[in-house]
Amino acid sequence: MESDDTTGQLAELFLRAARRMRRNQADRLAPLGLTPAQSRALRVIARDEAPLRMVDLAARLEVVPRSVTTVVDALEAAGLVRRAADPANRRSTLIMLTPAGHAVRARLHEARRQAAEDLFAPLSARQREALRDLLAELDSSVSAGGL
Amino acid sequence: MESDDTTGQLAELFLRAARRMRRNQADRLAPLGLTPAQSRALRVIARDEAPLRMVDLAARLEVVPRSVTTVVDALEAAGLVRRAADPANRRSTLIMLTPAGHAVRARLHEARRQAAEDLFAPLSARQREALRDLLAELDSSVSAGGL
DNA sequence: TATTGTTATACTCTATAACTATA
DNA sequence: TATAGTTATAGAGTATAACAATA
Repeated sequence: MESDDTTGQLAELFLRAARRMRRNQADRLAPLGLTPAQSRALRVIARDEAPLRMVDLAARLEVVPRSVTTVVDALEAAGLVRRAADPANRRSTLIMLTPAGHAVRARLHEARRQAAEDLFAPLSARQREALRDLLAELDSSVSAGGL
Repeated sequence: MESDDTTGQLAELFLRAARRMRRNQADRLAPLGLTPAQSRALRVIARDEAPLRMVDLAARLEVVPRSVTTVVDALEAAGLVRRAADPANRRSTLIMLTPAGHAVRARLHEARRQAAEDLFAPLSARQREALRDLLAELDSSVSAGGL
């Protein structure tokens, strides 16, 4: 039925909102000299205690390993991460945050939080929590579901 | 407070879900020979009764006019739209769907609907409606709010 | 042979700047 | 001068293919 295509409406609304948030986020990251992809990679690197290999980082970013090379090159050139040979396996490269990388971490999170804040401002605190809960359920289902 | 950063969680969950949906959508559109941006433009063109000018299309897509040129070039090359001079103002170009453009329209919508269907499958019908309602409220607020 | 990372290359999406034609 | 569209160019994000080093 056309008039009750909840899923089709979701597609449109969801993608449009995401587009706005990505733009806002990019604008907020620009002053820090970082692109969204670089920021995302840095957040993933920072999340883990143990240093990640390039392949692991690619897997977490849901991206092909070659694509990570470019991003890490930029982060390394910016002095935010460094590459180190894995002593246990000489094929592998370990990525680690530098002190400068640690220092920008909080600002990256804040930039993204602010972008979300702007987007979701029209919703009440309760509505935001409802939205978060729905997305969290979705995310856990996907993670559990193998994809 | 760190442990109750609803907005920060929203940022992460929202962007991750959107990324998955965009990928899924791109995969479903590829067999039709269309990219997501081309598909989106064609849907906007198809939505209106009166033919759109390039500037209008750019405004609806929230994109700079120059970016529309490339997209319309591709759609025209694919035989899905055609450009026609505006008799009322010779500076303007009007974009119209061809019969072939009309013919693929339903398949574009279906590709996107399927992408959303895949993403939101873990949610119940009621949850999807709740999600849609939240996003719809967000969207109407933004539209009303001037941005 | 399989895995890890890289060089080389290409495509999509979008942007800014400068130019043309028209108003 | 202001508007509509374009040519020229660039940068971000990501992909495939081929290759070297290592396992």
